[in-house]
Amino acid sequence: MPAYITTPIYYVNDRPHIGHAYTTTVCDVWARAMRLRGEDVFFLTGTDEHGVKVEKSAATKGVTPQALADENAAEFQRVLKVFGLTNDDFIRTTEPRHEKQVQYFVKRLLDAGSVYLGTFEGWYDEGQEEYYTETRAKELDYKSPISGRPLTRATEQNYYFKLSSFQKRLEDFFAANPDFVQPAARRNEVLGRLRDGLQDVPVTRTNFTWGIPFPGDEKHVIYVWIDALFNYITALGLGEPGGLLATQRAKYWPAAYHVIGKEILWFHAVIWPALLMALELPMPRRIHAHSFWIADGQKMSKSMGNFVDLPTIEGYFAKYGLDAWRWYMATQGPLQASDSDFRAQHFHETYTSELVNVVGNCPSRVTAMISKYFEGKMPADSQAGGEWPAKCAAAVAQWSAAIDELDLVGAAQAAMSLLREVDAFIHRTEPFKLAKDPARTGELCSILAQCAETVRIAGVMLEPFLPEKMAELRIALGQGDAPAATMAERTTWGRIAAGTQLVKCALFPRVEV
RNA sequence: GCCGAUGUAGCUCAGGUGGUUAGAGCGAGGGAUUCAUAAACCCUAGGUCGGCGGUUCGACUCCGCCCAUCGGCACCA
Repeated sequence: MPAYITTPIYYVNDRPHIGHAYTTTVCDVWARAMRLRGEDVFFLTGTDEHGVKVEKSAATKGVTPQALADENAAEFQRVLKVFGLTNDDFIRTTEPRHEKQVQYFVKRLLDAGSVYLGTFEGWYDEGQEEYYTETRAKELDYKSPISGRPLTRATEQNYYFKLSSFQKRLEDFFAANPDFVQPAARRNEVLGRLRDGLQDVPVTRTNFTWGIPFPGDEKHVIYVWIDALFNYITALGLGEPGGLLATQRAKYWPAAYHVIGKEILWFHAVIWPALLMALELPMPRRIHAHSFWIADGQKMSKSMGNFVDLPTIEGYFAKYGLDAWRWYMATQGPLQASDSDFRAQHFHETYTSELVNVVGNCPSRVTAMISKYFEGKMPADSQAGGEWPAKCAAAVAQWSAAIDELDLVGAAQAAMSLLREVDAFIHRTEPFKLAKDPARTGELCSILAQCAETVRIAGVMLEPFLPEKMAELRIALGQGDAPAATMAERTTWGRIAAGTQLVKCALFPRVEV
C-alpha cells in the first residue's frame, strides 16, 4: 500500500537548526517504520526558495536570489546526509518541474473561477514596501517602525483565491474526518477559526519579482505560501498528467501524511484542502502539527541566541552518536500539543537510562551469558519459546498500532517493555546460577534462547529509531546485515537457529558527563 | 480584548461517571546481588493535587471567581 510522508519545505533564508532536524527526523522514523512493515513509502522533503525575504537577503549579500537559494539548498541537502535521513526526493521550488506545474495549477484555478482579480487596500510602508494589518498599523500609530514616516493608504490589484466559497465543504469535510488534523487540540483551533468564517486570500503580489510569474499576467508573482504548498503534488507530477513523474508517483496521492510545525497549521489544514477541492483533487489523509522545542525553559529565538543550531547538534552526534540523537528527537520531542524542553542534562539522562541501561545492557548480558556458557552458540530451546512468542506478537501488534497513529513514543515503548521483561525474566530465573548446576543445562538453554530471540524481535522494532545500532545487534545475533525478509517474517519466533554463532555486544557505551 | 487550553512529588506526566493511606517514569537516598556497560532487582519521596469561595455527608475529581503559563485570532513563511 502506498504511503506518502512529507515534511514542510524549508525556507532557504534560514540555516538548518533543531526545528528542521526534528520534523525531518520524525518523518524519517515514521517512513522507516512503514517501510519495515512492507509499505510502499515515498518520503519527501525540500526547500522553499521564493519570496521577498530571499530577494532582500540576496541583495544584501550582493548575489542573485538563485545563487543564495542554491547555496542554502545545498546546505540543507548536505545536512540530510549527515543525519542519515532517507527521503526519496528533495524538491526545490525554483526547479522548472515545480514552477511549470504551479503555473498549471494556478491556471486551472483561474479557469475554474476559484481565482479572480481583486483590489487590495491597506496601510503601506513605502520604505519597507510592506503592508500592515489594521491592528498592526494602529499599534504602530500609523507610522513606519523603521523610518517613522506615516503609513500611506495604498491599493493594489491582486489575484485572490475564493477561500470563502469553501466554508461549507470544509466544515463537512472536518465533520466527516475527525482525525484529519492531529493532535486533537490543534483540530479544535482550526474548527474554532473556521466558525469565525473565511475570507478570500490573495495569491499574488506585485511588490517583488522573486517568484513564479502568474500565468497570463506576469507582473504578478505567485505568493510564496501557495507556491510552497503545491510542492506536495508537484513532486508527484500531478501537475503534468501523463508525464513521466506522474506515471511513477501519482499512486502516492492521496495517501499523504503531512507532518508540519504548528505555526503553519492554518495553511495546511484549511487553505491547502480548499485549494485541492478547487482543483478537484482528493484530500490528504492527515495533517499532523507538532509543537516546538524550547531551550532550558525558554522560547528559542535567534535574537536570544539560544537556538539549538547545527554545530550544537553535531556536538551531540560526536558525544552520543547519531542514533542517540534520533532517539531523543523521536521519544522526547513535542509531537503532541505542548512544547518540549531541550536540556543537555535530560538528553544525557535519557541516553543513560534508556539506551545504555536497557537497549544496550539487556542484549549485552544475554550475549555475554551465551558466550560464556555455550561458547557463543545459540542454545536449543526445548520449550518452543514458552510464553515469549505470544508476548512478542502482542508487542509487535502494539508497535504497529502506535505507528499507525504516529505515536513514536508508544512504538518505542512496545519494544522497550519487551527488553525490560527480558531483564525481569533473567532476574527471576537466574540463569547465571543455573549455569553452575550441570543437571539444569536444559533449562538454562531454553531461558537464554528465549532471551536472545526476544531481544532480536525487540531489535527489529527499534530499527526505525536506531538504524545503526540495530544493524550492529543483528550482526551480534548472527542475523546478517541486510535483512531482506518482511517484518512479519522477521518478527516470527525462532529465526536464530540453534548453533548460530553469537557475539557479545555493547551497543551504547556509557558517556561521562 | 476575544476564543481555547493548561497549572498534581526536584523534572516529565497519569489520575472515566466525586468516597478509605493521591500514582508512574526519570533524578536523588539506601539495600541486596553479579550474567551484564557499578547495569538489571528491592526499599525510600511525606507533594495543603495554582489560590479563594461554593455545592455535597464527602472534591484532585462538580460550580463560580481570581492568579499564572501557553496556543489561536488570517496574508506571516
